[in-house]
Amino acid sequence: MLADASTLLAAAGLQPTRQRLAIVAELVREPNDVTAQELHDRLCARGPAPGLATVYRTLTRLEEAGVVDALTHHAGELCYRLCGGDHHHHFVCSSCHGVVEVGDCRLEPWLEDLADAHGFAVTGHRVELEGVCATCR
Amino acid sequence: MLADASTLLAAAGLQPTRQRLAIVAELVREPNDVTAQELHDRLCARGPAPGLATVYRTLTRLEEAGVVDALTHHAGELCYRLCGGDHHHHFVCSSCHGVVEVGDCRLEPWLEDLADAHGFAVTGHRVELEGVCATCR
DNA sequence: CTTCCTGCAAAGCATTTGCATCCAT
DNA sequence: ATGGATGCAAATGCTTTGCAGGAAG
Repeated sequence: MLADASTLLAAAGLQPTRQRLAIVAELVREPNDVTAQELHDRLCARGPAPGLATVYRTLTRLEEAGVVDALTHHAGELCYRLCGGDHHHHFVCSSCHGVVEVGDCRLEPWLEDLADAHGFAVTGHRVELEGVCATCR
Repeated sequence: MLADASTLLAAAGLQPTRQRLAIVAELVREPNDVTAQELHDRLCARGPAPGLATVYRTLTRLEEAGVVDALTHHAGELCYRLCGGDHHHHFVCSSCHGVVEVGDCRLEPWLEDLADAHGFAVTGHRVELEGVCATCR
């Protein structure tokens, strides 16, 4: 179940301005990750849009609040996506660049073994899978 | 056992110029990952150094050849480090920023299940573990 | 009113590239 | 000699910031 834009802004402690509502609404509607620039482009395509700087500022605030995730698939740019809170990883298709979420993460047992073997405390992990998706094969 | 600079350059199919030798020698001497700029700074501190552009060009070539790994812990910059050729992943300490290589990757069975379930062909994967290392705890 | 937000343009960084020169083979 | 390598500076691309005008509580 997806939260609506104003709820998400409230959760982040941000004023629900017209621009921010548009930005978050676009995020809600976007299944894949987007860069700030892509998000801005989509907003422009819909009509009068917030400025690019506002998009950046808003995404930064949302990330600080834990409402969105910032991912670094490609060096040199950040990808954002609403973060549902549930643990998952991403499969990126090298042909169409689509992103598929993959739940069912089976790393935990491995991580526990690692912690034991190397003596470090693992607090998080990120997995990126690369390949070709069903429609592109 | 660490290979020496000229061996590594030969492995990457690059001419062993004075500049490249200096760059790789610095990498050999560096246990943690470094950005191109940090590497350049260290070279400068040692005396006459290759230009920054050369450092970038060399690291890019070395990465293509699989001699170094490029990591994206921080957004907006790449970190490089010499890497053994065997399959492994990285654990990054959030306190000292040290990097530990972790072999013993147990993702394969999971990946096969995923391929079956979603119909995509997984050609590669990358795992980054975050946490606190043994000495920093 | 007072504080926070926005837009625009300029500034900042990390990285890449163009081009003339230089070195290794 | 000849193709690849280097240096420098300019260009690029993403992101951040300064500042003056505007909207929200």
